[in-house]
Amino acid sequence: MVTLKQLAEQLNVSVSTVSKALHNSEEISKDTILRVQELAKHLNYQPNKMALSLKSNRTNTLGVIIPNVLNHFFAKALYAIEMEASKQGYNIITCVSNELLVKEESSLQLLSNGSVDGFIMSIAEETQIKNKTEHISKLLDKGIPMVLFDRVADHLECDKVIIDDFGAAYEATKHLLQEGRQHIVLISDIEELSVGKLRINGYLKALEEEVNYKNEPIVIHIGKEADVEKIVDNLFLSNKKVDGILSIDNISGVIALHKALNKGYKVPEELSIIGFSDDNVLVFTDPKLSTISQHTFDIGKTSVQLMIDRLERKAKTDPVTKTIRTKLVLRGTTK
Amino acid sequence: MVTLKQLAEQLNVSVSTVSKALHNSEEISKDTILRVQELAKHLNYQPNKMALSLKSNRTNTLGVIIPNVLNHFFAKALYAIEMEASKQGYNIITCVSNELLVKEESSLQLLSNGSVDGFIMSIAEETQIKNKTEHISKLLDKGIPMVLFDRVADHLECDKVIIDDFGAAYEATKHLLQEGRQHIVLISDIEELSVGKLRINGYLKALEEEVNYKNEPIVIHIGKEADVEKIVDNLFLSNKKVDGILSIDNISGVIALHKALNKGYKVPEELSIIGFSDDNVLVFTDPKLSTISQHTFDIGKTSVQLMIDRLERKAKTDPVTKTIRTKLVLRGTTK
DNA sequence: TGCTAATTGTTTGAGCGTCACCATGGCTTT
DNA sequence: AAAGCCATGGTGACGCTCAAACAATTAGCA
Repeated sequence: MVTLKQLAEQLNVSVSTVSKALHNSEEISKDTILRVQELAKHLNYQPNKMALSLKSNRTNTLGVIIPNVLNHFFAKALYAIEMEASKQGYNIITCVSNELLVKEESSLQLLSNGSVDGFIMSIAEETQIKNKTEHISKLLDKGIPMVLFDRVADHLECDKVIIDDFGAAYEATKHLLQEGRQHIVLISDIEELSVGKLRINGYLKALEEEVNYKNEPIVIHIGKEADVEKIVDNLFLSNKKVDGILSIDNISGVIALHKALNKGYKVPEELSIIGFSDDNVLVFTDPKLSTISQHTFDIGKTSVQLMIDRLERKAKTDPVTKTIRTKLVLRGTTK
Repeated sequence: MVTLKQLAEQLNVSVSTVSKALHNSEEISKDTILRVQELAKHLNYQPNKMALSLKSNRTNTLGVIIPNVLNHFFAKALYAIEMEASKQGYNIITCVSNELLVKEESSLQLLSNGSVDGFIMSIAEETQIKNKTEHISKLLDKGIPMVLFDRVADHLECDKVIIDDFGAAYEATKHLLQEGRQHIVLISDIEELSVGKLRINGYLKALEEEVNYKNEPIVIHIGKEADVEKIVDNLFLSNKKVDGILSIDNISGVIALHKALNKGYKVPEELSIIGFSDDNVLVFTDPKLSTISQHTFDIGKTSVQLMIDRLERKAKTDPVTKTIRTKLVLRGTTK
């Protein structure tokens, strides 16, 4: 790596002259500026990032901690975050908590030594279940900026980007009710998560409000280790009348659709299905799955924006919570 | 952030004493060591990463550049890379080239200012098509370590992690031939990539070798903008006799399976399908897709290992190319 | 013409946080 | 008193920036 010192030696001027020349300082003669810049370009000089960061106490790097890259939602969020950050001149250091509290703690710990200017994260499942957030509040106390997205913790005082999980599930359930469905089942493998709980409540609320709905709500929990396909199979066996399915996670809607078709259900005539899946699963289903679109891209982008706003504003401001609009996209699996 | 200086002031000793005490230096009395370490722990002292990096000229950070996180193969590779790197005490800075040459160039450029110790990357599609690799060889010339995985460029002198694309496609085609298939079609949306070309050659070679195979090879190219489903539909319309499909990309195998079932083909009795898909698509198909498993996790892990080997070995050694074994996993779509 | 004052262009030096290296000063040992 | 050992302190360097100091020229004025 070429340094200012080396440039200075070659040009027989001092280091600070070179530094100023590269910044087009008024103090330096045009002639010198030219000579310096020429040599710098010729040797492909790049200011050393570490020295800059040490001096300025800014890294222009964001720590991004997501629970699981293999989950398409988080992959897409990561993509959006990277895009937006890079557009704004920031790099991202990515950590995957793997849904584990310890990994989340260690990632935060390791990066909070000046490696990053702030964190964008979505909370790990274990963290949410155990409801341990001291590792996060400790950083907030230290004044390290943080944006939580999707999976948040209400009591933490920091910026947040969420969707209206309750409202989205409520709206989807309402739609199924409007279709005249009388046996609407909710399937979930995320009931332990903040977002899962909200979505379930939205579903329950919608059913509750519908005076003509005669049956009890049915919520099917899919454990982590469980055989999803078997559970879905059982659903159709034990509950032949099911005529509406709301899947609140990424993939169970697709599985339910496949199984239903396999069992001979006519979709959407006899059975409607709505998923929270992202568009990416669409190529895998026929008819196309109706979904609640989460605008994942916006979630990522907004998270970065909130973070950079906070970093580049000098004055401290109160935490902001942004709610990204969802959209019920009706395709082939609803009437 | 707490600094050595602050500790020193509080303890009324010099900065260097604190530094030594924290490193358990022999020179420092046990008593002092104890006092220093206690306060350090109490104040949660962490050595400033930037200062350390500036001094040591090492960042313990790897730059990872992948073409597309939404592609499950790369998401999984990223996951593996992050896991292994983190286990070895390295962080990763992630950039997504979005298959674009300019983005790839700028990411490399931006991070080669001392931000990372080396790069792990897979080459963007545009880069492979245009066959421009000066931006990469420039870094290699500077001595910046680089590991290429999956999509590589033969003439670049650096470590590489690949699979035997030719052999894998060859083996899969051989299997279809052994089943007695006579109309084996290859579907691909990656014919422009190094790996795509190799896989196509493997397929061609296998057919060529089979004296009893009467028909011409058929390679179906799916353009980027094209409607995959329509193309697959057309395949079945224009070529009703097709009895074997080898999909060499991530998803076309799944689509072909769905379409075939839809058209009434009996799978695997009348038609066998083998994909390069990852396990993740399995939940989306019934019968389960037979696949060539790429051991993506190993690919990522090996890449990190090669990188760290190189970084932590003082002596320069010749570039290494590791070939990760693939495995033909026969499931429900083959006899 | 001779002096100070202003202008210009450049260098010096400090400091960001850390650590390797060398120096110092007090104390014991012979 | 010389030699040796301890525990600690000081310095400089990594690469960069920036305020302040400095030198050299030019302008201003009696």
